[in-house]
Amino acid sequence: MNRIDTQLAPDTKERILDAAEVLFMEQGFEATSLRMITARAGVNLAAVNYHFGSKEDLIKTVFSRRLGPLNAERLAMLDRLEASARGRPLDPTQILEAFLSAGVRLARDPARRGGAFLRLLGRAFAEPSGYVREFMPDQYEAVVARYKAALAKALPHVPDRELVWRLHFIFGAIAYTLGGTDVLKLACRYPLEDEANNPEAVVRHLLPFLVGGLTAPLPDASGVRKSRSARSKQG
Amino acid sequence: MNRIDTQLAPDTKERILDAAEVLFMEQGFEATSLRMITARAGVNLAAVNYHFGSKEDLIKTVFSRRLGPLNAERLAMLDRLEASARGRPLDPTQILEAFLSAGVRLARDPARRGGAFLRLLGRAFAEPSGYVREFMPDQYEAVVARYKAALAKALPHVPDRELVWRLHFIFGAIAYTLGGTDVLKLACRYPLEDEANNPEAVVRHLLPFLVGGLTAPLPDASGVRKSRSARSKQG
DNA sequence: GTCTATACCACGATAGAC
DNA sequence: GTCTATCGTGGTATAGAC
Repeated sequence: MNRIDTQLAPDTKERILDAAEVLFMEQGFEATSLRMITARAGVNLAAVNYHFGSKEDLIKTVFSRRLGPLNAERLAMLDRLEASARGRPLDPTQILEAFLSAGVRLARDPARRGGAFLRLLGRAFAEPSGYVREFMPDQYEAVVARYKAALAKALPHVPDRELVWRLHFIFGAIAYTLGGTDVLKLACRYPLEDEANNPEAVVRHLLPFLVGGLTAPLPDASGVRKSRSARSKQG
Repeated sequence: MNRIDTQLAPDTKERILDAAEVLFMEQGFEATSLRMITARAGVNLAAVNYHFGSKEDLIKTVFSRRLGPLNAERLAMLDRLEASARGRPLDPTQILEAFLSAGVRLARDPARRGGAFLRLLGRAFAEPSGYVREFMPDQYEAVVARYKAALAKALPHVPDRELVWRLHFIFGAIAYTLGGTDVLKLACRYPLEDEANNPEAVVRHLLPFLVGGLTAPLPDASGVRKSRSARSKQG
């Protein structure tokens, strides 16, 4: 009856989503059982299957609930930039910063537990076979198309194929870094903790790197030319 | 008795490792059950626990069996380069090419099913909590230290902290790309299949990007300077 | 429509016989 | 070293209460 009631006690579906999100972030997908989720949400085990059909579909819903607004914000950021540019090409730094800044805002929003979600997102890209491959394209297609077009206009000398490659590399670096997988903390033991937990600091370091890669000299068109570095191999 | 016997029919331990590797590559860790592995290997279910202790330890062993030689080759490549340079700094392109080429050789070796293994490796980095975090540092520490030192010498103007950041980004891009996670095939639908399955082609595109990022202008030292792109935020 | 109780089969792990 | 039997827990399916 009372509207406030629905705010204080969200319905079963959303309580499951909230509980699942937190647990997925803390422990990963596989380590989180439906029994943990339903216990935390205070609902019956079978409620997951009733509302979402399966654990996989629950995972998908957890993602799309955050990815929708995040990517919408990314599109809005680009709209704003392009409107103020009035048809002139944008700067690559501007474009990438627009893309990253939406993630930064999410990461800094404690109410949305955004930092943990970005970490989840980073993981999801590396998921072997299954959930992710099915719905990630739908979530990202529009964003990638718009940003790719903006970058193509900003970098007219970069062929389309090469731009796709570099977008690929950029996605990898972003997913690993903003995603907080902390490859270096894994692979070696160099401490960047203080800065690495500060999203703005991450972007400050990441942005010049990405732009440097994006605007790098183009590779040779055919085969690897043994010009300088590969000389010694041939004897 | 006969030595040939042991070659034709490897012992239980190795048959499990071979079967596990293939199945992990095809389906991921969690989707692969011990019962599938032991069935394929033609051994009893309990043999896995007897020889490896647990599924996690089996996964670790599958990795270290390949990572050991791979990283040893990376170190040997760097040794060779530095020997022929006789104390002079190397070129960043040379250094990164040495690192990547070992992976390329592995990927091209059908007998070792290297391509699939690199895909496994890429996934492993994104694994949330568990197996990987424990043994990856040991596997990579020496390699990262040596390559980092070589790059520091090659790029004396890049501060140590910034170099660590850029190594971080480079690892991300490599893991995603050489690992074949195919972010772009996931995130949008741009076809690079023909080239993406050719390791040399991947490196040809990847190398200029990484060097471009590595040698990019340094970020501002303190805070994000609102120089150009972030101007509109502050009004 | 929404929720609950409960049963089902596959999983990883282990103990103990051989 | 290898096997069988068994345990606790996982995701899932369904019958039936509200």
